[in-house]
Amino acid sequence: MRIATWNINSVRLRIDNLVRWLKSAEPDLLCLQEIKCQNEQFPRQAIEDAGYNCVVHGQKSWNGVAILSRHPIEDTHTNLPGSSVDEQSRYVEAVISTKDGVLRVASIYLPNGNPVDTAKYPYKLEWMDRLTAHVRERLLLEEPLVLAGDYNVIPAAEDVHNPASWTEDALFRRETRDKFNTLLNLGLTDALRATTDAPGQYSFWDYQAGAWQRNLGLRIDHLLLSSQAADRLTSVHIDKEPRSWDKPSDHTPVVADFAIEAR
DNA sequence: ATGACCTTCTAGGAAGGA
Repeated sequence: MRIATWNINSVRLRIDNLVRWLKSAEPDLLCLQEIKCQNEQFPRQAIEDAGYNCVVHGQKSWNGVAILSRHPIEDTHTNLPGSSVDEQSRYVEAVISTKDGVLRVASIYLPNGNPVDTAKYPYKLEWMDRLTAHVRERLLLEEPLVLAGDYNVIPAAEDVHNPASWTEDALFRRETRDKFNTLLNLGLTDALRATTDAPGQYSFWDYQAGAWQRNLGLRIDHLLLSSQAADRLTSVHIDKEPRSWDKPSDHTPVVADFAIEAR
């Protein structure tokens, strides 16, 4: 079972890149973020023609998440529980059947939070609290659970080219990393860090200032695993190739393989 | 180098991103 996450930065603009990558990488499941369209605008036909079912949770103009699956999607769930309904589409969950029971996958687009002196930062922190509360409940199910997405969190200094200049940024602030660690401490495994401690494993490079050419990147796209998923993890890699294509997203896919067979 | 991008919505820039 191959599960990937990719912030596509407009699925309509990049549908050709997306189909090209699906055909070459052959993921069983792909979690997309920043689809930047409403459900009815989603390029469903091109994706179904490539052999994928989809669950889409979009909105006008911004944000939006989706999950593509080669296998039947049994159940879906959108939004996080919380005090108020979230107007921003940032969370969708899907369940598929495997030979050993269900597999649950979420596509997550965690708020950026910048600038930190605006309401955007407390919104990010509150959203992280709601995610943690929801995941705490999901873990009681004792299922293989893969929480894949753009977390907008740089977990550690080795995940950014120049950490000193990021200490006050919403992606790397102490408070942000503390909340990310609280989530991890529920018992989740950061898939990439389960396989390597190498620095510079970036998943995002800004469009500006030749960041890609100079390899000035960030690691902010993560797959966090329940113990039942982590036990079956066989390999993880960041596929940098789509970042080199024409008209790329500023993010590139992170891919994890599991010893789990679809039914 | 006080430089440098990209997308949506909509018709010119504003807003959002990271």
